[in-house]
Amino acid sequence: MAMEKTFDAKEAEARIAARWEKENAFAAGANASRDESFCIMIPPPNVTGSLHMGHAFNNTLQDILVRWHRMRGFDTLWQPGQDHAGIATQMVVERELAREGKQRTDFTRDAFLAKVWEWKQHSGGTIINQLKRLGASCDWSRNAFTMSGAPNCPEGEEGNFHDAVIKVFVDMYNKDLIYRGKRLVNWDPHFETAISDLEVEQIEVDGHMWRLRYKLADGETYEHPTEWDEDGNVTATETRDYLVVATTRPETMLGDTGIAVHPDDARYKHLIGKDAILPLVGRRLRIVADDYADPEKGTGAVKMTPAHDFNDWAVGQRQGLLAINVMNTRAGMWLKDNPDFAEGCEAEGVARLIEALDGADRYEARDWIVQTATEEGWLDGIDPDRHMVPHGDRSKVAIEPYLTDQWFVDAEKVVGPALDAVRSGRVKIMPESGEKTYYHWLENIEPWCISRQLWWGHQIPVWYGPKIDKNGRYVERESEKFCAPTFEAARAQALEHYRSLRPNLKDVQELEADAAPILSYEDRKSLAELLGKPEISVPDWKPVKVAWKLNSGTLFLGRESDVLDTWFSSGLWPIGTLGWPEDTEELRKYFPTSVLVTGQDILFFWVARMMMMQLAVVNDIPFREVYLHGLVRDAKGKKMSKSLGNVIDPLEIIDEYGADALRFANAAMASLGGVLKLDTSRIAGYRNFGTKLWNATRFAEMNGVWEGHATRAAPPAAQATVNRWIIAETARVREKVDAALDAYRFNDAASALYAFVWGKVCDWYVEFAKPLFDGDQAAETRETMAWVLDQCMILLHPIMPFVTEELWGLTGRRDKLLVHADWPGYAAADLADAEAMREMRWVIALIEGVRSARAQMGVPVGLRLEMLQVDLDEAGQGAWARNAALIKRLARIESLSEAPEVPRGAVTIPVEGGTFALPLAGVIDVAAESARLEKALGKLDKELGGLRGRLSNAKFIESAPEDVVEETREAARVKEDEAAKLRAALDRLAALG
RNA sequence: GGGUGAUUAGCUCAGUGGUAGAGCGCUACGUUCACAUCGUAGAUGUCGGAGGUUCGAAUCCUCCAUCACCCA
Repeated sequence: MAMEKTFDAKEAEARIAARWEKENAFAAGANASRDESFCIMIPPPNVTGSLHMGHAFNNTLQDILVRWHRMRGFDTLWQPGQDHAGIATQMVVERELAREGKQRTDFTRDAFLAKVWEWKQHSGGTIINQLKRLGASCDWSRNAFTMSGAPNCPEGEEGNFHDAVIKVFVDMYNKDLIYRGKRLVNWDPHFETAISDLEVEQIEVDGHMWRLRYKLADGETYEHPTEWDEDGNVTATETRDYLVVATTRPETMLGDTGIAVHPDDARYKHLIGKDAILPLVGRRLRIVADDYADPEKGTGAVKMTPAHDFNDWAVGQRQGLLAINVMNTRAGMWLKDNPDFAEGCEAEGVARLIEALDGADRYEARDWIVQTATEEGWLDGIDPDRHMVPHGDRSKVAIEPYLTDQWFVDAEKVVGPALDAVRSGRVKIMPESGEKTYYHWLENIEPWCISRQLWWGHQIPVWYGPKIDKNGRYVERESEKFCAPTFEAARAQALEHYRSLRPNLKDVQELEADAAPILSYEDRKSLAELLGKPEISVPDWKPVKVAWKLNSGTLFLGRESDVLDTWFSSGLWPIGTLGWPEDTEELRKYFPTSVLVTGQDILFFWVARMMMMQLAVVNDIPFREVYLHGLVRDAKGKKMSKSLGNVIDPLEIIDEYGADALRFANAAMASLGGVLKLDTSRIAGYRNFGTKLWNATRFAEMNGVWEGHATRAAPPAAQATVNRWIIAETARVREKVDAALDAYRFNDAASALYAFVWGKVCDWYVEFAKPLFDGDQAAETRETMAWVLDQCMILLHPIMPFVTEELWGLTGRRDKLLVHADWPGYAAADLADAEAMREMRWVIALIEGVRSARAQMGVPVGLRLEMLQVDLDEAGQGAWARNAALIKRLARIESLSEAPEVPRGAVTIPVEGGTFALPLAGVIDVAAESARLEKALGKLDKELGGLRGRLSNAKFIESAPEDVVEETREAARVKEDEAAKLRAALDRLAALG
């Protein structure tokens, strides 16, 4: 059966992928022949996601490593899966509901979650199928999901990940590594949840800097500079009874609690500790000294709003300023029933603001405040200002730094082992610069906010009950927390706790999920009865929202409604996917995993957190090595983005060029720390490379190379120099590829293979073999070619799995699929053949010399020339004798005869150890030939100049290593020799003219 | 503002102390029996700038310039 002229990737890829799947080729442990294991955890893609170039790149590298290890007989597992992407998934489902005119809150939590699961089962597999198209050899039967096994999950989603997440939360809570507290978080007012730094994008917007005048309290004043001399000395001042502060967000002023100035700022030194008055409400703002205030910036006085700005929060913590939250969860103003806001303010001002702004959107409030400030004369001025504003990457609205109760991992407590693991070298991060970044971040770590106000996610396993103090008194605004993996366990804790206080508690039950109980006066009375304490009368009692309920002596505990950050669950990815907390065989075999391949952008969000969590939970590192890579960009180095319209869709690339071409391009880009610029012309080039291998194999087939061939590990015992040479070259490239992959230098592996397959096998070996197929050495040449092409397929398979698997199936007798073929172990030293190498180098140089001379002399390509052997040493004569057939064919030489000297009108071809000549009388152009020789000589002389310079330098001889000196001498000798021949040839030409 | 990295052929990039490479592009020629997704031959670089270390620097050090990314 004759092969087609090119590989039809479109047709073949699906067929080959189906074959791999049918044979379970990617199953954990498939093709294992040794004890060592190799395991990669896929960085779980978002379940709502689709394959983009970053995924394609990242997964190509993983697949190369995985296929390489599997072929080498490692017990290999590439664990696939997806994360549940809390906010993104909820958004997708809410969007679908919106099309039917419904919203999330029209459903109960459970009913909504059922809808999410329905969506996940129906549409959540997109990216998995796309990864399969890329050729990713994951063990798909083990596909994991960070929400698997969650309560009420549908059939087919029963995994254990939920158990693992809950167990870790409970363990960490019990070890005091997790707490609930009030801190500033990134708040998305659209989704009304905290979000992570990673979900925040900074967008530069045109805005304003509004300057506001805050009056100094108690008649204080200061001298404000108004004129300066040439040296910058103040020459005139004016007396001011107010400070000017600047802000890009005037609406937050209602939460101001202080003003910061630099401790060394002479203008304000005497004001430190004094107060200013907040306009509108008259709140006193303490003037504090803090380095944060930059005397050079603006007036050097900065208003402090600790509840609405991260920097101000930090200053507030240092200086003991109050944090007053003045916004609701939708970023509207929250003024009514806000005791913190009203505290210390004039009642009149508060009433006016409630009337004007309570519930108003932040931007309306901004306009009102600016307008009012203008009218009342405390607006000092407006400057245009372009600045960065954080935006939610999903919601696209401006993020609020927002003060709420959230759950935090006390990162400082778990950071130590994660730092040590890298410092001690137990975990290696590549490129090394990643380690610096890792240290820097971990050494300055902040508490990690792990709670999200969403429904889709792992609901925090904490139940709230009333807080009773030591004296048996009910504590307002606080709760008792019971953390346990199940309600039953939490109930037992609660029963024990409350019964120790009051034995007459009837029972503890769980409050229904969607209840929002209000603690009424009656409830309070029954609580008092339960506690056996006399009720204290509270005349202005207002109902309070609580998380629990009392009903006829039964206490109903409400469960925390927040869910855990998706990164909290994916932080457990390594152990969670291997079956932890059960002690599974997989866990013992594959953990710690071998290497994590991921983008450097999630070094903090994921890599560092996996380190911290695995070490905190199972006291072991999650992986031994981390390979970090950058963002895939377009050909110009621009970030790919929909708005720029420069997004390259990997699936379109696969359709057009085939998965192998995309994969090879990815490998070729993957230099350690390199920038990843993807250019389609390069992908096309690698598609051509696949075609090249295809056609070499096709050529072999046309010449009967595959007849009777079966896979063999060892090369044939060849006699012909050509065959011995290519075998030695093959061994060399095998070593290069292994060394490159071992060092994660994918680009080196790719370019070594490219240079070998195209530059050695196709350009030379196939050409050399042509004349041999008819001669005495035909049999060994066929055997050698079959072996060499097999090696090409094997060595290329990790990078280009489809075309190589197809070729493998089309040729010879195969016991196994190529995906399970044995990776060669021969070393360059075993198959080294210095003699063959030297001889073929000579042959190639001669052929190139003749070709070059012919081309430059304008000899017609088809014309076969006579060649003269003017002088030739013994090695050269042997080389000619052994390779005459192929030299004549490739250099288009009709015959060779000896001549005592280069005749008139002949072109000189110098080679190592001799000189050849092409008599071109009548054809030769003397001027052209001497130009050609001059040029060659010029180049040689330049090189010789450097070599001679070094050799005549005594210090070089003295200080340089011996082999370098020897190499230089040898190079000089060879070049001197060649230069001499060129000069002789030039002299003859001169004599001619 | 702080941190990290980059600057090498027209373009995209390799190159960790021995005198510069690849792919693409470009030019000329070519229907040679694997391949025009090809072949053969060819042109193209004071390796961002300035100093320093060294027998020797694209490579190590210092400063400067420009750019990118990360964190504020």
